[in-house]
Amino acid sequence: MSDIQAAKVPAEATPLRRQPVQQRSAKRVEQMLDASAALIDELGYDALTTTLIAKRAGVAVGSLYQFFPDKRAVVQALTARNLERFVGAVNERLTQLGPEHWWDVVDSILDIYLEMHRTVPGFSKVHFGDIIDRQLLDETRDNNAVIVDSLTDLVAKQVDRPVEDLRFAITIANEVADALLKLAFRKEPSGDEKFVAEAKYVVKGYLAARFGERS
Amino acid sequence: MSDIQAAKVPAEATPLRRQPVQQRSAKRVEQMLDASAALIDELGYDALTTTLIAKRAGVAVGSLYQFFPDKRAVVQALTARNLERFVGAVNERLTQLGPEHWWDVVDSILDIYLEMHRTVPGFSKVHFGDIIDRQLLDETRDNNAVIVDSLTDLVAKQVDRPVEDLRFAITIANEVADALLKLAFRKEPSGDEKFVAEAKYVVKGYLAARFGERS
DNA sequence: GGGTGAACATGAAAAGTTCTCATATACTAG
DNA sequence: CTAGTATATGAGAACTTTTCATGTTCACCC
Repeated sequence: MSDIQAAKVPAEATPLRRQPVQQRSAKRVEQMLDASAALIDELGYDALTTTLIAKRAGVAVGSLYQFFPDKRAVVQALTARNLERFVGAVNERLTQLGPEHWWDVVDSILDIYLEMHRTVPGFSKVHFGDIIDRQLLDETRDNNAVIVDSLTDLVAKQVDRPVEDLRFAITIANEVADALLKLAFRKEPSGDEKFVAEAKYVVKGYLAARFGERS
Repeated sequence: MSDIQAAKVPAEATPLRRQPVQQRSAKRVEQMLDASAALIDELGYDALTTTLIAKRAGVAVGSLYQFFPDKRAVVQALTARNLERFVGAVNERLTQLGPEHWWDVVDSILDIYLEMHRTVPGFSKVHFGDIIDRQLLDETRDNNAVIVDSLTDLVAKQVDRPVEDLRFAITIANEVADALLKLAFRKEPSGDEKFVAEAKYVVKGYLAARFGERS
C-alpha cells in the first residue's frame, strides 16, 4: 500500500521543468503567469519575450527557466490555469444551483465564459481551445475533454440517451460555443451582444435537436 | 481623371514591403510561400524560422526581407494566398454549376474546404479564420468577409429576407463550419467523417431555421 | 541554534533568430 | 548598348532564448 502511495506520479504531462515546492517559489511562478497574461493582452503572443516576462514579474530570467522548460511552456501553463479557473467556476455554479434543466446550464456556462473573457487578463487570447493550445499543447486537449466530460455526466442524468451520443453532441456544442463567442469578442472587445445571443441560440437549438427535448 | 488614375493606391493593406515586379522575383516569392507552408506543416508555426524558409526556398535570407517586412508578413501572405485559392475554387464551382439551391451550395463549399485541407500544404494550420490571422492579421478579417459577402449575394437571390439578416446568419454559419471542420481534422488528420457530417448537419440546420425554409 | 542538503535565485554569456545593409548582378526601357 | 531600377546576397548588428556556475534561503534534524 505504501508503495502505491509513494508511486503516485508527480504529474503526467508536466509542463513544468520543476514543480515549485516552497511557497515563495509557488508565488513567483504565479507572478510569472500574471506577467505573461498582462503582456499577452498588451502586446500579443508574438511580441511576448522571456526577458519581458521576467522583468514584469520582478524576477531574474533564470528563475523563469528554473520552472519552465521554455517560453511555450509558460503560455501553456497560463492556458492550463485559465482552464482550471473556468472549470472551477463552472463546477461551483453547478453545485451551488443544484441540478437544473440543462437548458439553464448552457446559459450559466456561457455566462461564466463571458465573465472570464471580460475580467481575466489574457483569457481572450489564451484559453482552452484557443490559439496557443492548438499549436503548442496536446495535453490541453485532454483538459478540454474535462469540460465535456463534466457536462456529459450532468446531462446524462436528465436525458435518456447513450452516453457516447451525449458526449459527441456536447463536444460539438462546446466547439460551436467557443467559436461563436470568440467571434463576438472579435466584433467588439466586450463581446457583441447580438453575437452572444446568437451563440446561445445556436447551441441550444443544436442540443435540443440532438437531445430530442424542448425546454 | 488621369489624376484619379494615378492616385490608385498600390495596395491598401500591403503585407509586402515591395511588390515583386519582375517575373523571376514573383516566382521566388511563391517559392518562399511554398517553403513556409511545408515547414509549418512539418514543424509548426513556432518552429518556423526565416533562415529555414530561405534555405528551403533556395534563396538568401536577404531576398526574403526584400519583399516581406518581417516573419509575420510571410505567414500572413501565405494565409492570403490560401484564402484566394479557396475563394477562387468556390467561385469556380458556383458559376460552373449554375444557381442551385443554397442547400447544395453548403455542401459544395464544405467539400472544397475539405479538399483543400487534405491537399494544400499548410492549409490546415494557416487559413482564413485560423491561428495566425487571429493573432497577427486584421486585414484577413476583411478577406473573410469576402466569402461571407459572396455567399450573401448568392443566397439573397433565393431567399426573401433583408440582406443584413442574411449576412449575419452566414457569418455565423461560416464561423461554425470553420470551427467544426477544424475539430474534425484535429480528431483525425484526414478529417473525421462523423464530425464532418455533423458539421454539415449543424450548418444546414441553423441556416434552415434562420432562413425559414426546408430543403 | 547550528549544521546540512535540497530548493531557489541570479545574471553573465553561449547559442540561436531576426533583420539590415553595403555590395554585386540581372532586367528593361530607350 | 547604356542608364536606371529591380533583385540577389550573406556577413554581421541587434535582439531572444536558454544555460549554468555561483551564491542564498529554507526545511529539517540533532
